[in-house]
Amino acid sequence: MKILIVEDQRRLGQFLKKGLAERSYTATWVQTCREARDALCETGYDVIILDLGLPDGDGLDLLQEWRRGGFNEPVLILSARDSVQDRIKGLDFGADDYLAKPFSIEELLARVRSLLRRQSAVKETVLEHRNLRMDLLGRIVTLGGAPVELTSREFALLEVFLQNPGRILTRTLISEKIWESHYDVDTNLLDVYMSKLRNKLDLDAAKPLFKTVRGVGYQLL
Amino acid sequence: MKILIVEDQRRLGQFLKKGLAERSYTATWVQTCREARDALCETGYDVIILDLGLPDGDGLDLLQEWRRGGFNEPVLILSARDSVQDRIKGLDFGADDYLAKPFSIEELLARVRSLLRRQSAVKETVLEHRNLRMDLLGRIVTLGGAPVELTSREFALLEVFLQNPGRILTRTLISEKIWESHYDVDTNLLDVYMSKLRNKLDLDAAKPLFKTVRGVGYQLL
DNA sequence: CTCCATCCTGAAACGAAGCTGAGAAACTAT
DNA sequence: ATAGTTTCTCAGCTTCGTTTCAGGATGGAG
Repeated sequence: MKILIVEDQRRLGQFLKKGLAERSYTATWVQTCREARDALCETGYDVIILDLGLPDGDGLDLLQEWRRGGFNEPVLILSARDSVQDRIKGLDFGADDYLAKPFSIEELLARVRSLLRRQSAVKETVLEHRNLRMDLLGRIVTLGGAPVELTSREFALLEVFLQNPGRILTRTLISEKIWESHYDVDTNLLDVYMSKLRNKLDLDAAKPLFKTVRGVGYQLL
Repeated sequence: MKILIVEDQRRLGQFLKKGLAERSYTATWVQTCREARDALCETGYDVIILDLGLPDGDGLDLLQEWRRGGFNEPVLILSARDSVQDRIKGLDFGADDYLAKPFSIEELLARVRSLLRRQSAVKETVLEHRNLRMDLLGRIVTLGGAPVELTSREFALLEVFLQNPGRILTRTLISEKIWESHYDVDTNLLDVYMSKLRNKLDLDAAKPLFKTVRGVGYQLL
């Protein structure tokens, strides 16, 4: 998850970068319009956090320039200007959200998550669902806070589900992700690993995590 | 542009409806969770404006229910609860924006425009008809926002109808789509599955979904 | 109105799909 | 090598969707 922070205030910029880094986002921090333009030449940013009061130009102009150029990634405006008119203007210029200073880092993170959720096929490093938490970098899974030991196959399988919560995933789709292309149809490996996962994770029978969809596949509830 | 307003306060509800209507949005205003569920049976809403403090339940629960059912349209939360924690919770429950009361109608409109802009960019493989919604990718069917469980055959059958809404489909045409070519004429499988589908989907006898065309086939109304 | 073809629907039989424990094979680290 | 772990195979057992069937309901032709 790459995030670009455009913010001229030194303290705030560093604070944001640190806060985002702690949640394992990759944050780049720039201080001027000029630097922002350069940074956007590098592709792959998933969210832009944009301050309006910049030393060498107005953030809104920058935003408009991007939108006209077909740049589509979500932009969250961060501004001390908090009049209703300012907010309206920001959103109508193509911003996806508007947060007034001062703000809490927690709220900023929540809004970033909300924006990212909209983006399709985004990859996060920490996947969470219900009381399950999976840290892809640390390779750690916890269930209700308690660590659960998973083998690599089990881990891969669970990851597929956490990347697509609620979706009904077909058996072939899952198998292809885990066993590459050379998946043998005559085997019941997937059944076996589903059984293992359920034994380790699906402790509360009343609210099962995994649902079998007969003839199709499975669904993470 | 259809907008659903879920707001229990009479004054505010009317105010919103009027304000949106003036900008030529088609706004429907309901006052309870119950009504909201019913309203969502009608498909085609582009944005939901959701108040949290409702007389018969919490808006957040409603939101969660919808999201779990695969309901994907943007939801803007409107709430008097304005602590940072409330905002974070709302966004993490699947809201797309959070606006605290009191607010200006102009800002609300700006945020609605922002949500609509984002929405139109993403098209999914979703079939919709009346209060029915079928997500072919996620293999999820919802009726008025509530998920409906269908077996493979039932799903396939419903898909045939949703691909041809309003058309009268002959029995052989339907059967051939679902049971491939080797379909036995002497069987009444199609009748059986029509019955099953009706049991699961056709709950409102006043406005039936499926019409039997005697001697010919069926029609999705 | 009557009759007959057509359609509806509940129940039961059947069979495929899925679950799981046990153990063989493969891999890893000491 | 050896012990320990993980991956994979297999067989039996269970579960649930599909299909068949039969009796009842319905509607249109005459």
